[in-house]
Amino acid sequence: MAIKTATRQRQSIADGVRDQKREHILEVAENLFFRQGYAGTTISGIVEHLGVTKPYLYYYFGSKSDIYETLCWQASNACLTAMHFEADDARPAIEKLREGLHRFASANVTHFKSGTFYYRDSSPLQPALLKRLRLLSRRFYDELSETLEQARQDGDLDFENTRLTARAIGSVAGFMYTWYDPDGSIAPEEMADQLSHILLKIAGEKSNRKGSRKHS
Amino acid sequence: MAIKTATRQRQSIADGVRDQKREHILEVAENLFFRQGYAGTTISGIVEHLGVTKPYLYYYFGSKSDIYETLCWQASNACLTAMHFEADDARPAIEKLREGLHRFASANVTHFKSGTFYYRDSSPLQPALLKRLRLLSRRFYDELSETLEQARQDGDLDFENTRLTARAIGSVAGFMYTWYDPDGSIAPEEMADQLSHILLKIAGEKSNRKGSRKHS
DNA sequence: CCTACCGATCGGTAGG
DNA sequence: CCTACCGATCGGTAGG
Repeated sequence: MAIKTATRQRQSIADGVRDQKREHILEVAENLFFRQGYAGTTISGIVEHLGVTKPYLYYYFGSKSDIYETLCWQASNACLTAMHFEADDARPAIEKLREGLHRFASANVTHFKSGTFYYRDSSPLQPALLKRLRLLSRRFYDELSETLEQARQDGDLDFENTRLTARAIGSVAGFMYTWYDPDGSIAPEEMADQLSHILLKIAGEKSNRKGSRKHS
Repeated sequence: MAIKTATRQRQSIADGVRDQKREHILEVAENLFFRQGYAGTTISGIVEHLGVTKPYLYYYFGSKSDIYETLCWQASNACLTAMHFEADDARPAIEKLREGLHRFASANVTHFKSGTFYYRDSSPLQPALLKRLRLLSRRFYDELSETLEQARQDGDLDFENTRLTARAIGSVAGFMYTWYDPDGSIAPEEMADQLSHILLKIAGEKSNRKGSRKHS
């Protein structure tokens, strides 16, 4: 039992180091993929920025597309599960919408680089992953549309076309990468707050005068 | 004089044919760039789809990036000049906003493939063109922001953060390429109408009950 | 026999 | 406007 524990600890430490190395590679690759696109980014360029060699990289990842797919899946999964709620969640739709859209906004701010890979360039993704991503995306818009319609029936929202409204909400978050500067004056949390506020507005939120702190 | 006219006519016809060939190349290249990205699209792939050889293509265009830049500039220019009005245009801001946003929506639907190149992958664009595009984009958001604020002062709009509202409007149009299918059930004109309607909603348009034909 | 690498070079393909 | 190519560079892997 003591031996087993010691062995497990050694493995955990080794795995932890391995995970750290992987994380570092992913971090550098993410920046390059975001700035130069998939095909515009070379393995040589990635390892150059890391200060390591190519075999080092290939020890941690099977291929260039493996890195891209890992980043893409992590980010897309975080963003597109934001509108998911337990079946026994009995809160009013408008409350779930507020929480869900804030989670969605936060996830898009946090993963605002890799979160763009799926729609900016999906050609490196293998068919199986693409299928999972399409399912994930469809579910997100289905859950968002359903919550929107429930809240409208409750009289808390005002909009016409549900699918278009859902797409418009997804668009504002998805397009943020073209204008948001994470190193700029607006902190991530503040950005997520402002973003979720405008997403609720697209949904036609009524009587939003509870925390209406005016900005000049 | 007669010779000059005849010569000019011959030149015009030759130029017309040349333009047709160029247009055909641009059309095929646009589809491939849109689907596969810049670096993911090969010159061999383009000429294969065209049924011609590489030297044929290089007779009409100087380089791969030349084709990409031509498409990118045409589309971005069409979309980002939509909010421009003559200095002596004395109409109310809300009227200009309606017309401008409808032009913007239409341009984005028409150029919904090449219109994405600037923000999906700008790395192939040479610095001079990138500078012109950035200027074009800045002017668009400046003009949009100014019109938004004027209309708000007139009491026709309701929104808080001007720059964020302008960015949200641009986002919904710019992200349309991820969900709009031009060969689908929604015709381009109908799409432009629906799109401009939701853009006005983001601006917080009041008393929009003039042409309120309800859709079930 | 493992890990974490290195210098050198593989087969193919890019833009031109 | 085609056939036949080039200098270089790509992603990935060999032996040690």
